[in-house]
Amino acid sequence: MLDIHLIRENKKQMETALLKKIDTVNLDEIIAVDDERKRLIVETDELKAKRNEVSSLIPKMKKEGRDVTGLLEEMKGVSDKIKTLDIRLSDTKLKMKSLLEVLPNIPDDDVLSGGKKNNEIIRVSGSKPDFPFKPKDHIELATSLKLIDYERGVKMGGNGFWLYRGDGAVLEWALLNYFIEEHLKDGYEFILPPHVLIYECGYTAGQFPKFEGDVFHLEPEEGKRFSQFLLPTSETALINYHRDEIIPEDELPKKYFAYTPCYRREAGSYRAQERGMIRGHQFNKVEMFQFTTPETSGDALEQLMTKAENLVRGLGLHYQVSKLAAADCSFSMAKTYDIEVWIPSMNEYKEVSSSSNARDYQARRGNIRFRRKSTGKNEFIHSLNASGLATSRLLPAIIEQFQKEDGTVLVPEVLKKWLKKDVLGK
RNA sequence: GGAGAGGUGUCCGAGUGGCCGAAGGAGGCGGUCUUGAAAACCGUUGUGGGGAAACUCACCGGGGGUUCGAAUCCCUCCCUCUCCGCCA
Repeated sequence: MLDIHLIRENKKQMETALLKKIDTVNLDEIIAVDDERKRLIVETDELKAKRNEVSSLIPKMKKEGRDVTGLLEEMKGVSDKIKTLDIRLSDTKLKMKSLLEVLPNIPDDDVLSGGKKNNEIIRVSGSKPDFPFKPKDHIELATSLKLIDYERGVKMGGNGFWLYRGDGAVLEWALLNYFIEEHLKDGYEFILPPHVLIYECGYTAGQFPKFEGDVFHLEPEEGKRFSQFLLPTSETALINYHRDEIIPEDELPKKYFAYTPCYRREAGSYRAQERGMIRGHQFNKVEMFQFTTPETSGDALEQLMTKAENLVRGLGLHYQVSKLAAADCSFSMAKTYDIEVWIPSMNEYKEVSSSSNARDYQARRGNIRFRRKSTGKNEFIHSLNASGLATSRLLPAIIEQFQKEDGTVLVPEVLKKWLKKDVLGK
């Protein structure tokens, strides 16, 4: 959620910033509704002040034995007027909220405008493997090595699901263990959150109301008004850990990480070239998260990105890091770095990690604040999230990049302690 | 699923329809004392809206109602806890 005061005071700059991300902006409408809100406040406040004054007078007059019936009659009229105006005021506030909540976060100054094609590659690590044979794609490898069962996955979950089996399951779990171990080493607190969340969680994260269609909703329980949904990423859970809380300043930064599967409808986004495990309705991810003070969130983002990068490098994969252009950053985020691994069969780099700074955008939506020691005042915290990492895309990268001519795959050094073997397929 | 209890400020906790934005305590901040710290003592300290300001309005889980006037009474919804039942 953007700050209405900022919008009023820096309309031009805000519009320019938003246009880096979205095609059309109309802040005048919001400001006009806000004007109406202020006008109504003044009007009702005057009436309420009168009501309060007279109401405190009445018991005194009664004590003096004076007649108050005329006054009571008059006040009844005032009360009715207040009631009518209050309804209009709350309607106006609702309208404000509905206009504000669909505005995305404003990009940081150093974020370029436009979409994907304006993403800036800031670093490349390693190089594309040069196969002296015709490399296989991960679907063929994963199937022949009995790591993944696509057909049975679909038989159980329908289109867009797969299942891990044998060494495939062990490899997937080894990746998760590797990440968990690293995050624990860095002092992050491990969270295993609920996978089923309430509406408010999606709202705070910035997914709702705009992207409600992207998640799996559960049928509302009998008699319940609100349905729950399956989390599309553990970020949605973690941002809500401190929702409606006030954190003492000296407890910041709060550093968490979580493992959950991520459930996504991804309606209509299937493409022939994204077969296999590049895009599915369920994938595993370890997610890092930080709550920080406003002045430290910039550094925290670099920290998170570096952590994610170290994990990919630790696996020995060829990857690149990009700073995303404004329109490619997600709705709630001011700045995002992506780490993309090389998928030989697709001749493309695919995202395995996204590190983002939401600044105070999510904090406003979820009313998450900290108490600043020097002033004693409550301020919105900054929130950051970073995948560390998404495994469903790492596994294809690993088996494709590390495949041998005989169809076997070398196990990355850091995973050997869990896999207990050097080569898959032997 | 059945029965009961409860949701108040940064936290804990009191609150007869007007004297309640709200006792008391803890915590924070400032000070006295101390070589320093602790303890003790004194003072101070809610959030948000409107306004240049004076000031004013709202907020005691959410929404409605009764009333000239609601933290307090009524309705309704949500949530939490305890006990019983069922269950991995």
